[in-house]
Amino acid sequence: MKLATWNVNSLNVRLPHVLKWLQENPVDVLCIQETKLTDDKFPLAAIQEAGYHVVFSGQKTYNGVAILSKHAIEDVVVNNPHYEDVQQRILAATIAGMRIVCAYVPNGQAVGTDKYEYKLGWLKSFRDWLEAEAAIHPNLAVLGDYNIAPDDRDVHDPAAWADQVLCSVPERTALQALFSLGLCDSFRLFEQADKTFSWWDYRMLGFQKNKGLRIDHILLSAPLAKRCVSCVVDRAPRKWEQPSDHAPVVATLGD
DNA sequence: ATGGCTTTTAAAAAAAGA
Repeated sequence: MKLATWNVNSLNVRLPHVLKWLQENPVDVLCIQETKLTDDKFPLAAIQEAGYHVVFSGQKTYNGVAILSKHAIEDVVVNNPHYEDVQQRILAATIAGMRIVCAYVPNGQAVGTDKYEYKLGWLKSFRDWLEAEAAIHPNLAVLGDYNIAPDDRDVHDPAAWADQVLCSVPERTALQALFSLGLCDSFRLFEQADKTFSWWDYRMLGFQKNKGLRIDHILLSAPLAKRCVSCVVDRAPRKWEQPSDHAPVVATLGD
């Protein structure tokens, strides 16, 4: 069982990449963020032709999430029921005996801005909702773009990023609060190469110089973590022409 | 020190991302 997450930065532009990647990596579940498509524009037929069920929740220009699955998708929930949000950032569904949450955590723009406060408030409510989800669903996987680098190992230049958005203490504390629900960062269950990142700035040859951050994560509840045998970042699509600035992250679970 | 790119909206320039 393979679970993946990928911020595609416009599914309109990246659909060919998604289809190509799925052909090469036929994962069971792929959570997508930043579709930037209203639901009437969602490329449903192309994804179904690729052999995937799909649910999606989008909006114009910004945000938008989708869950693609080789298995039936049931009990779909759009957004955090305890947080009113016009921004489409969360989908939850039951797939193959697992509760799958696809999340696009707000970026936060810069420490001290309104968007940063929105991010922290959003994360607080997200935590409270996930606590309830975890109580109901022992097999819980929360995949997405968290827009938080868990610690300095996940940052190409920790000094430059210190206390900046994506790395600030309140954000990291909010992420730890998710871990404290019993959800573990599956990437850190395994030996990993130093300077493994999931996002690189388009500017300044960020990818070529590996100036990146690890901000896309797959969090697993204990029963799923026990089954997890690997978690890797697939850098390959970041090298394709006109790539997303994020790379997919893939967790593999045994039986 | 700054911005350096990409996408969207919408018709030139600006916001947003991270």
